[in-house]
Parts: sequence; structure tokens; C-alpha cells
Amino acid sequence: MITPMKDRQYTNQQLSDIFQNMAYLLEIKGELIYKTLAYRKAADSLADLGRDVNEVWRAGQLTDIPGVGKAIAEKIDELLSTGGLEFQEKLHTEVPPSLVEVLQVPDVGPKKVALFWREVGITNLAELEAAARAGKLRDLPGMGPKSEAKVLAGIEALSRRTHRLPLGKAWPFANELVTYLCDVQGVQIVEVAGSLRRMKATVGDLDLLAAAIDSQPVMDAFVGHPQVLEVLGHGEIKSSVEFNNNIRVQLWVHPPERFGTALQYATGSKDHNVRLRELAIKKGLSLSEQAFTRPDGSEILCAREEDVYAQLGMPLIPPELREDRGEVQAALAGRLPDLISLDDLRSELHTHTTWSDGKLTIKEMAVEARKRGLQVLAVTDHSFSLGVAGGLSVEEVMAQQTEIDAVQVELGDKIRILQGCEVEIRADGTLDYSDEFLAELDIVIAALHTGLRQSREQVTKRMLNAIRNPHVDIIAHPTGRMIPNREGADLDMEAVLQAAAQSGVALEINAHPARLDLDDVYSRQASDRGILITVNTDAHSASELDLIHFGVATARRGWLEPQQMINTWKPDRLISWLRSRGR
DNA sequence: GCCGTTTTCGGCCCGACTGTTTTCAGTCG
Repeated sequence: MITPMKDRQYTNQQLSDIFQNMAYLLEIKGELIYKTLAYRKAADSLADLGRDVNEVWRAGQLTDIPGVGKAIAEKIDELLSTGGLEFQEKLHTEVPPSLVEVLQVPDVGPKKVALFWREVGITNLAELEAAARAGKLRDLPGMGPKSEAKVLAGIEALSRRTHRLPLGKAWPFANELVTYLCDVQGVQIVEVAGSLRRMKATVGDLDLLAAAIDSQPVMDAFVGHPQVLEVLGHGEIKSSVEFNNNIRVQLWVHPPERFGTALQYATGSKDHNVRLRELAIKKGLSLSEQAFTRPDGSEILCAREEDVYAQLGMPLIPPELREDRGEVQAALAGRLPDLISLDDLRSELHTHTTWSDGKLTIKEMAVEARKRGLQVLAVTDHSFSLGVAGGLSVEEVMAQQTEIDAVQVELGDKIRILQGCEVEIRADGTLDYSDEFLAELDIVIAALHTGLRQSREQVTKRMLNAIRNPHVDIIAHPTGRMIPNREGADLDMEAVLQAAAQSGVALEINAHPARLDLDDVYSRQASDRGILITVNTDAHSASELDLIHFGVATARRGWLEPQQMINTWKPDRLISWLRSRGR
């Protein structure tokens, strides 16, 4: 059943934002830090729930959500049943809501915001800037000329700060920096850490970690990088800078014998680290980025991350899993998933050629795929109603078959070329080609490209129609999101997953870093339900075939194992699966 | 405000850096 819009006062994200916002205000109000942490934790849980919170609410299971106890469950209940929240309204009369924007200024935290508000009457960003320019902040307790200048610098930084960085931008830049730092004298290892190492779809700042006995030359090289716009901090162990592309990067340097704890720490996530430190405490140890420390003050050093986890009685947890989504418990119980890896892949099932909007001919694409060790390539050009992409008419698809046959003969059996299509799910829910015609193709991908802003009911109905069509094998990039510019369609994912499980259609994790759709959260849901998954690049050029690792990383974040992913199947198995589906 | 194989009360991760201070508070991750 599709949950109609009118029964949904708030989406998960909206609810999450409300609690996040209250957390900020409570912080400024000076509320107990653990209370604000609780609100923030609940907000994070809601954002990453993977189920519609409205359904959880109707099922009476709100307190099953991690970090949601009696008090927060009651607040969610009030929000969902009445649309408002008395607690929040009262909070807004006590703390001006516009102070939240002041809190976004780097180096201005809740204590300073409260100080500026109570002592100078500052309630928003404009007032803060005016006060700082007028020199009204420097004489406040704990402030001085430097701190005042820092506030102005922070406001400036905020204005040029871009949204979170898409993985596709962060990854190459971070790797450039890794190469740069590797060349510094005395550097033994450089690793990417933070959310980038965990391969989140978007990352905030970049975190890098280097191993060196003497940190000084590394730090100097880092802050002295020719493209550094501003040095934000420059210490012995940690430095941070902003580059002229507005990307902030911080670098830790640790001696090699401490690299394991340091890398583990810097990789996070915060919640994962908290979980590990709790475990350490139970073992009578204190864990920091420096070392494990015994009660007598002696240290246990870890040069490798494996050693950190071994000390806690578990195998290394792959970075992509470190989100405190049950991975620590699974590791302790010896039940970590055997994650999919790049080496497992045998096929690429979603590509475009010059027949529609791709840059390579069928033969060129097949050669490139073969170069990358693939055994199966599906050519899946667009269908006709996607005019902007040069979608193919029925006649053109038939003509394409002749060319595919010729290329297949020319290239031999090193690579198997499938003729498919990416058929448009039209705004009315029907598909571009007839069922009879689809049945003739080797493989059919269905996708939404238009009408993404339709109502939840409408767009979900279209999607379910495609999923239930026996001739459709794969649903491409299900929500149609584009990072960072476009939200995905408001699909009832619960209904989508259920239908996929029933029909046996495979859902795609589109590897393009602007898509990564299914995302990690829904990939995990799909994994739990045994839904078949395919990871594809949707390549329009040779270089795009190399984006596949972003998709694999997303699958890993979704706890996916190879057997559930059809791209890992041997060609014969894949083809017999395709033949068994409605053709 | 949440949470429980040492707890239903009393915990809640830990350290680096900066600027303001003469030993520490605030911010950040």
C-alpha cells in the first residue's frame, strides 16, 4: 500500500531537521550537553532510518528507533498527530531561532553564541558581523582582538562555504593531496580518512593521515601547499587548511607505531568510535587516537588498524561499515558480511553508446569493457520518449541488433554483448515499448527520468507498474536523485522494496557519484530482504566505466555480499536468469 | 534525554589546537 501524502505530516528528513534544530537551541540555552546529544542522536537516527517514520509511528514502534526513548517518542507522536510541538514553540520563545545561523559560523560554538546574545543582544548573522566590525566583541570575557577577527573570518568562510562535497569531487582531490604528501621527505604512509574513507555519498571536510617520525616537515609542506587559501590551524599533530577551491582539509601526523589507532580514530564515524571506546572501557582500557592506555598509565601501541580491532576481540571492520549500524555487534559475534569487492564483478549491465547519448560506438564500448576484465556488457540505450538523450525508436533498436551481432562476431567470445534498453517509465506509468517488443530484448532496464516531482502516490504507482512488468529485469537509479542539485522522487520505498522482493526484479545501485542511487541505507534494506541488486556505471564514455568503484563502495555500505549481486554471477547464470524472466 | 552481562541511577569518548589565560575554556572532530 502506498502511504498517501495527506497522511504524512513530515518526512523522515523534516523530522530529523526539527530535532537537529532543537538540539542547537538547547545547546545555546545551556542545557545539559547530554540532553542535546540525545536530540542530535535521535535526529541522525531519523535521517538514516531506512523506513518511513510515519509507518513506524503507526506501528507503535517509535522507541525501537535507536536514540529514541519515551520523551522523544512523545514529541514525535505530538508532531505527527497534531503537526506542531508545544515544547518547540516554548523553546523558540526562550531562545531566538535565528541564533542557529550564528552557530554555523566556524569557531563560534554554543557558549560564544550565548555570550554574544546575552551580553550584546546579537540574534542573527548580520548583527554578529556588525558587532564584530564595530569592535564590540573583543572586550567580552574570554574574547580578545584575535577572537574577534576570527569571528569575521568565520563569517566570510561561511559565505564561501559550499554544501557538502560530492564523493566524485572529494575523491580525486584527496588523492592528489595524498600523492603530494607522499613526496615529502620522511613520510612513510599517507591515507585518506574520515567520511571519504567510509565512502559516504557526500563528505564535509577532507581528513588525511600521514605516518612520519618527524611531523614538522609534513605539516610545513601541507600548510605551504601552493593552493592553500588559508591556514586554519597549524600544530604538531594536527593542521587544517582551506584550499582555494573552498575545500577544507585536515591532516594528522603520527609516528608509524601509532598509525593504527590514529587511522582508526580519524576514519570514524564518531558513533562507531564511541562504541569502540565503550568496549575498551569494559576491558579496563582507555582508547584514544594515540593508544590504548591501561589504568597504570602504560600504553599499548597499534601500528595497524587490525591491531586496534584485535585488541577489542574482533576482526577488522571495513571502513564502509563503520556507521554504528550494528557492525560492532556483528564483528564481535563473528557475523560480519563477506562484502562485495571490485574483483567480484563480471558484468556491466547499463551503458550508452552513440546510438543514443553515449560517446562511444558499440564496438568501442565493448573493447573498453573487455579491457577492464568484464565478461558481459549490456548495451542499454535510451528509448524514444527521452528525446533529449536521442532515445531509440523500435526500428532503430532492431537496426542496432544487427550492429551488435556484427561486433560480437568480430570480438569473439571474450566478451558477451547483450542487447538491451533503458526504457522510459512514462509520466502515465506505461513503458515506451510494448511488452511484446521488450520480450525480444536480452535485458530490459526501466527508469524514471521525467515527472520526478509527481506526488508520492503517482510516482510510486508508476514505479510499481514497472517493477511488476515481467519483462523488466532491472530498475535503474530508482529515485532519480542528482547530488547535490536534485532530490530524488518521493517514492514510497517500503512499497518499492516489497514489490521488488515479490517480482524478483533487480534494483540498481547506480555508480555515478552524482547518483549513488539506491543509496547506502536502502541498499542495506534490500540486502536484509534478499532483493537482487545490480551495480552499474550507466557509462556514456570509457572513463565513466571507471566510476564503478563508487557503486561498489555504496553496496559495501549497504552490507551487500556478492551472491546477491547479479553482476558477480558467471555469464551463464546471469543469462539463464534473464531468460527465465518473462521472455 | 537515553540506556543497562558490573547500573532503573548515574553514567554518557577523548584529545589537539587556539586564544585567553597564568591553568583553562571553547571549539572541533
